[in-house]
Amino acid sequence: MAVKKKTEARKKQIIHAAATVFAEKGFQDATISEIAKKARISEASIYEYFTTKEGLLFSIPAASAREIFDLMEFHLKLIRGAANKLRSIVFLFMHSYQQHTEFAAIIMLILKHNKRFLETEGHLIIRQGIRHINKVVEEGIASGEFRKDLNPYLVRSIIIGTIEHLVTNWLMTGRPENLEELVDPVVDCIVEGIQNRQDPPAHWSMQRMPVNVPVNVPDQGAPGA
Amino acid sequence: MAVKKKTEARKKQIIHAAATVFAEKGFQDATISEIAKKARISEASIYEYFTTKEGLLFSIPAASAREIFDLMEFHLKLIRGAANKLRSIVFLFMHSYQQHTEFAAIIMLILKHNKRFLETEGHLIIRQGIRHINKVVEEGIASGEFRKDLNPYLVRSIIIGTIEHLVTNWLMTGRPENLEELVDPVVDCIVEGIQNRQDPPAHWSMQRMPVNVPVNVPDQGAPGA
Amino acid sequence: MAVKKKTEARKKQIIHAAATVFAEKGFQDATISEIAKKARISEASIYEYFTTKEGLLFSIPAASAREIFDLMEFHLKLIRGAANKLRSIVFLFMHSYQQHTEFAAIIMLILKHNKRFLETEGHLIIRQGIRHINKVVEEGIASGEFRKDLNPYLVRSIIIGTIEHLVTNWLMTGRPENLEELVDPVVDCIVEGIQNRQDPPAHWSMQRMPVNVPVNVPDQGAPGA
Amino acid sequence: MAVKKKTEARKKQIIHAAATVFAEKGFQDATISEIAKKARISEASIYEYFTTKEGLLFSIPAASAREIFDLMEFHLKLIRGAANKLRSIVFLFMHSYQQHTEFAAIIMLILKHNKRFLETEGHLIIRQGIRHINKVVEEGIASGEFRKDLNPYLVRSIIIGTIEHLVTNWLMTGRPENLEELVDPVVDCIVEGIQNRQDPPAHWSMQRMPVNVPVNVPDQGAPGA
DNA sequence: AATGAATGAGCGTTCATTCAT
DNA sequence: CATGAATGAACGCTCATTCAT
Repeated sequence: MAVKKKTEARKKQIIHAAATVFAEKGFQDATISEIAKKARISEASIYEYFTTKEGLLFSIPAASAREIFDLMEFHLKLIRGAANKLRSIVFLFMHSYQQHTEFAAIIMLILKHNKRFLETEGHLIIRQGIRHINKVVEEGIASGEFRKDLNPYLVRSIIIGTIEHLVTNWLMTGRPENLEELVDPVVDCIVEGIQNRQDPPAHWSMQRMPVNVPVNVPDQGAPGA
Repeated sequence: MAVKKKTEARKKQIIHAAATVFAEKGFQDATISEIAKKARISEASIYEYFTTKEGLLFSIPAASAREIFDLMEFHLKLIRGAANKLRSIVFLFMHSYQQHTEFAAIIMLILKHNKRFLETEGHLIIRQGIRHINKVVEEGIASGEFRKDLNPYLVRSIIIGTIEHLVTNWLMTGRPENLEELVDPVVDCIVEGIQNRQDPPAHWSMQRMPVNVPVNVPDQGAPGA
Repeated sequence: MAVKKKTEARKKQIIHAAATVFAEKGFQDATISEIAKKARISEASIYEYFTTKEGLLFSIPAASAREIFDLMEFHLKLIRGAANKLRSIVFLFMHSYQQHTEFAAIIMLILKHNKRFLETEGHLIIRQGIRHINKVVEEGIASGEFRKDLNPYLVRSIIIGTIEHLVTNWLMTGRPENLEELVDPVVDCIVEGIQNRQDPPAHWSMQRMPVNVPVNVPDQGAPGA
Repeated sequence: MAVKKKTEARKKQIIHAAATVFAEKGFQDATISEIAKKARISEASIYEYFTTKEGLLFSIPAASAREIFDLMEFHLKLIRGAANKLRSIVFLFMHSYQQHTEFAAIIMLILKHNKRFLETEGHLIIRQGIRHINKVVEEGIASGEFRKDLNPYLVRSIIIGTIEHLVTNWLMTGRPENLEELVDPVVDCIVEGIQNRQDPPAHWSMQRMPVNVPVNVPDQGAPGA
């Protein structure tokens, strides 16, 4: 037990250092040497605990993700109403990413685009966490709170896509300073839509997009030339 | 002139080869050697036209982006109604990304996370293109088609975030096969919202999220234990 | 005593594992880690019994070599005639190498080319064993069975060289399957020579090689051009 | 042409340096760094001409081997009589190995035990060169100069084995100083055999070795205990 | 304009060996 | 006696980039 604890402590120590370095430099520009230095350990020792540099990277999100989603699960039990639950979920995402900046940077700027990460335990945890959104949407549809004709997968995509976009922008530009202030307007917008229900002008009736019909382009080269 | 044309042709030839290789391998795993081979040119010659590997990467999206946004601008003139314009924009994004897979992969999987790209001409073009969405939203608000209290920046974030998420997923997993079939449900959802207006149960009235109030966590370890 | 026995047992256990691994992988590609695993012991424990990886390697052949040469000595006492003894020696070498493949591989493919091995106890034992050949040759010369003008050292070199060559080939290519079937033809050849005594054509009288006379080469590049 | 010449010159320069270092240190202890330094070239440049360290090693013997065997072929045309030709072959081997010490060391101490070398052009050349011995033996058998019942493969093994043994010993111990002085006694011995034809004592008639009959060992553990 | 040739700079990974416990 | 844990010390190999021609 004591031995296992020590090993776990060492792993955490390395993961912490690695998270800092990866978040700051990205995967390629981070070096094992720098991670080792930051963890006050030898480079060789890192390889006692992780098989490769990429393996180390993949080990980083698991702990944070589990923590965040456990928290999410806990809160969802206390809340009534699908819309309220959605708001809570969006809040917790934004809140957590803001709190765990390194975690956010590693997920948004490094791991999200790595196909090998898809087959990782860390990704599994995240997938399971995201499934909460589907459940809540389905719950809202069942209860009549949400429209019957919704596709939960698409709603989830809108929510996750929006969150990821805002968090990525925040990581890249530093704006807005406080992510949490986006929660309410974003959730309002998604829940209520952007359409003005008071006064829908009839002649602007919605048109559907034709699928598989080629887009007519006036003259490809002209406008930019 | 003739000289300049030849230079431009050479550049296009290199950019085309680079786009293919970068899209397939990513930035780090792509090599100048492979790009040179694909462009049937020497490695050294690439440096006659581009200063660095990253400079070459940054040069790739400009042309495609300009083409896409020119097309978008052209179409928007023909359409009446902000919602219809939004639908058209989403359609054109999805359609274009699907048509220009390499462009999509380079934007979504490589450039989106590169801070230095932010100060690039390619990024400027993209930014300008995305501004169409803002304009349309503002137009919709002004005309009364959209709610008065909308934040155009957030609406844009929802739309762009959703598109990027769906396109990225498509690039990473190959699903869904046809991105265009997502356009209508996504736009419907964003325009009309997910809330069921027929029968809103009163006791589930929407709650707002408190900002800057720490989330109370009962016991960090408890839920998962 | 009991302690010493246990120590000896441990040593044998390690040597056995090491022999297997060294024979299979060669010296460089064998790792202490793999030897330790095969010996069901920790890596550190190996260093309780052997000072270095090379020291462990050098400890391997002693036991087998002693066994083989004891057997050889025993058999030689029972045989009369130098030629018969030589045949017996060659047989025992081939037989033993075939039986102890690992020993053969370690001697032929690893140790034979290691200068430091020359000053080792294992090499001493082998040298002593090989001396049997010298003795038998000298005995044959003294008894008149062999030609008076033989250089025992050279005869020994021919015999050992031939054996080593055949065994090495066998280890490298797997052919011939059975080394022992080479014994008779090889010994016959060495004892009786390759010359046909029935009908030696006079005009092909043997010429001796000039020593220290440069070889005249017509034109280095010519023959192959 | 001029370009190809330069490339070939560079290759030779690297091969020369590599030969020196490999011969002195062995394969594993030789470093690309040291070879590069000795060739007055950068480490990276070595990889412009050779794909791997082992590839470089394998490239070393080809040139020397071709040179030696071309010379051998040339000389063999001038000599009459199989025995004389054999003597010439043995002489040329010993002479060449003595002249090209590095070549000898690389062949005898490094390459001879590398299975991957078997599939190399260098090994092909050596195999072809060694085939001369077979031809000469077959020629001798056909002409009646050698015994009809000889197995050319075994005779070749005796000759090559003896040469390799003597050269290896010479490389390892430095003795004898002059390899060429071994040529005559060795060839005499192999051609004429070691048996004394004047006075063969009848009661020491040659015995054949039983094949596949287990060797009776008095008591395995006793002698060495 | 085009490129063959050359290289500087760097990094992940391995493993024999040590030593405190 | 046994070993878990830690690491020092290397090294092969890659590749973007430069420059003389």
